[in-house]
Amino acid sequence: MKSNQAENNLPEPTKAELEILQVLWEFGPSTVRFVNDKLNELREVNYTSTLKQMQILAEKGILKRDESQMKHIYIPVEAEEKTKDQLLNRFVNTLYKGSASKLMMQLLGNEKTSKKEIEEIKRLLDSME
Amino acid sequence: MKSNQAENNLPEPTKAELEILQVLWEFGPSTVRFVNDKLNELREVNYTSTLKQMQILAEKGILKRDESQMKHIYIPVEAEEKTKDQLLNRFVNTLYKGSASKLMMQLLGNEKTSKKEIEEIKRLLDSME
DNA sequence: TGTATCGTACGAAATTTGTCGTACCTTTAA
DNA sequence: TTAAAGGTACGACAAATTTCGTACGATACA
Repeated sequence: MKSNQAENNLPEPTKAELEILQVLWEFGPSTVRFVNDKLNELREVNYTSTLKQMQILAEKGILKRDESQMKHIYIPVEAEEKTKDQLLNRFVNTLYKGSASKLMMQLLGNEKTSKKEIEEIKRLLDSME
Repeated sequence: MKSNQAENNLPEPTKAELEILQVLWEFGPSTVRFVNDKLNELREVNYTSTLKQMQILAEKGILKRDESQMKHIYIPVEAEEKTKDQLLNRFVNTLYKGSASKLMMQLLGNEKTSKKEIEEIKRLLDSME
């Protein structure tokens, strides 16, 4: 049985794990209680479920934690940018054989991408050089 | 227990399902045997595993099949573009709160995105209006 | 016509992912 | 000094996904 981590060393965050990461990215290092409360604004989750997920994330090395207090504080090991980069790479590789411009075309042809967004992108590119 | 298909009506293709779709997109309508051979160029999979997956895909309505011959021919129901669009939307929504331009920035800042790709993208945008 | 080959059907095991119950420790405050 | 509140640890269960074994029908051809 082969691993499917062809080009990445980091284990891939699962969907539930991503949810947690997003809270930490948005609000910074947090306790399980805080994260769980945030998640429960969207859907019902048991406190211990969130706890378990965060412990798993810590085991995997995706989060680290400060145990100096009883209320452990969890912190993403990698910066938001870096993790998203990896996910994006994986996505481009999987669906577009690694071609960023192909993805772009898809994005631009996508009706859900607004004119405003497209303008924004153009401005971005012009200001790059 | 809630479904997680917030904004999509189509069931989300899983990882193994995507592999199969990619073969069909690349080579057109195919038999299980053909798809399985292709998959085995990458990793070891049992014929009946692939068969089962493709049957499940057919059940879900992602593939349809021509049963007029003994060797059933499987065909994606939706065009490649459309399916990828949905996946892309989901991806942008999940990671970039729906902002295509944020995704772009990430893509452009990504070292794996070559200068050539960036040029390609610019040309694309210029020719758009 | 029988046997080897190649196909589908399908239940069930294996794996991965997600959820939760329960035990138990620490802090707080009456 | 004890009861309540709130924390972590962790095994077990549940659900979703993936893989496979076995049964059995079609076809080919010696």
